[in-house]
Amino acid sequence: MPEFQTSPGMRDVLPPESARWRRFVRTFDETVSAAGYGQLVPPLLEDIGVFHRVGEATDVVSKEMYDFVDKGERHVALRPEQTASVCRAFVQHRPVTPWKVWYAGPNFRYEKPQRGRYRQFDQVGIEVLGSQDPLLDVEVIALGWRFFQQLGLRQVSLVVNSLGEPDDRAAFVVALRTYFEANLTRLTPESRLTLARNPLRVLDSKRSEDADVIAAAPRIANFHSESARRSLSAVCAGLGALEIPFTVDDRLVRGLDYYRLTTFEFVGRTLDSVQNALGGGGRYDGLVEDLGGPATPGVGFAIGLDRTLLACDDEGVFDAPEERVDVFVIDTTGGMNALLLTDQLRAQGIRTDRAYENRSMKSQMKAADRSGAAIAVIVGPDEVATGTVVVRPLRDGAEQSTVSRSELTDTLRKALS
RNA sequence: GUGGGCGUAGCUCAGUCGGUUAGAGCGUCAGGUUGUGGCCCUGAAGGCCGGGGGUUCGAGUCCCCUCGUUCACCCCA
Repeated sequence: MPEFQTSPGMRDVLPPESARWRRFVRTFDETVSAAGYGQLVPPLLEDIGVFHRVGEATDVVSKEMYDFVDKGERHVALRPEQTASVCRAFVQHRPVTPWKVWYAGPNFRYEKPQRGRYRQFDQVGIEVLGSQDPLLDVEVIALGWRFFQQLGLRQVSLVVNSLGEPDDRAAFVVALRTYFEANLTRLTPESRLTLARNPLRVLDSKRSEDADVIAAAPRIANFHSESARRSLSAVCAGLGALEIPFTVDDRLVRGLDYYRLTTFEFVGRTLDSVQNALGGGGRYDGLVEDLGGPATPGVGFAIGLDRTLLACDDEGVFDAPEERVDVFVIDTTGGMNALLLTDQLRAQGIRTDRAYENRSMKSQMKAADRSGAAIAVIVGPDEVATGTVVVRPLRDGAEQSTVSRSELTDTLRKALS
């Protein structure tokens, strides 16, 4: 074991997997940019108060934050998610609404790592601030759905719910607490602890022993005010019009406290683990106000990169792209010719690599083969003497040829097309 | 934070009942061919057996601690 390794829950992403990550973000960029979303790049670090507004009762904030006091005595934290940063940025810069942004990057939560869960994990997401149109909720959900389609995923389910207006939600929580407390003995010890912190979250228990109690629990739908009902049915109608399949599950409870009205989750059906949520989001109409801004509605989602890629693995889609050069330069005269030729070809937009340390031709040919290049360009003493190079195809049976240096670029262009 | 599994070469793994110098395949490098890759053959480099302590004449092997990793719980993407 080396003396230094990555910290627990942190890891290096090496090629070719890193190329897949880049393609993932690029695909997301293309999907949402085409819908009028601009990229926001918030800092990794924020005043810890920004995240406290996310919900003191959540584990994410209460025990999983990477926080510390910096040299200027500021209490800061690595972001555990990015929605709060987006809202903070909105309050700070006051852009015109609706403000449609997307983001991609790492978040940090101090948890025990396991499959599909790391302490540093990447998400992509979008947020829209300044509109409470339920058809915007539909647009947001649809963009997530279209993104999964772009990746090639088919085994994804969309689950939708509404947590109601704040008053609805509060009344529901009270009813829920009353109900569960009356049935305490039928709850697992774990769920009893959850109940004390946040009764809503008990609905999210995946323990089979809790299933019966939960099935008979009060339903949020019965607490929906007229406006909440109208909003949910507009969302359902919109999704139906777009022919996006979904189910309404009134036990869907999201992990963060700021949600109200529409919530939704994308679930990977191939992931048999409990951790099968690929992404999710919802409406958070009070968050901007909580952060000191004007009352501003908001809606958005975040998608976890790791789990989504695991789902892609399961379905055999969205493989890591092969990264290869077009041309590999072999120089047996010391390396200066390779230096000049690679620089010249790269300037012409031809992807070019070479070998170093003046190794044997055999060794350099092996490196050329490994590089995946379609063509080797060979320079030895004879070529230097005549001002030529050898162009040797590596992938098909074509004959090699000798060309003058001035014709090299054209010859390669023709051969590569 | 809690519990279980696993830590031997760059990677995947053997290693018998505790026994002397720790192995294989793949990969890397070199040679077989002093100007030509893949296939084949030959050779080489590469190990604090995760770390520390203990038991023993003797520990990769047994015991304890620790670190890492993995799976599950909790929670979440």
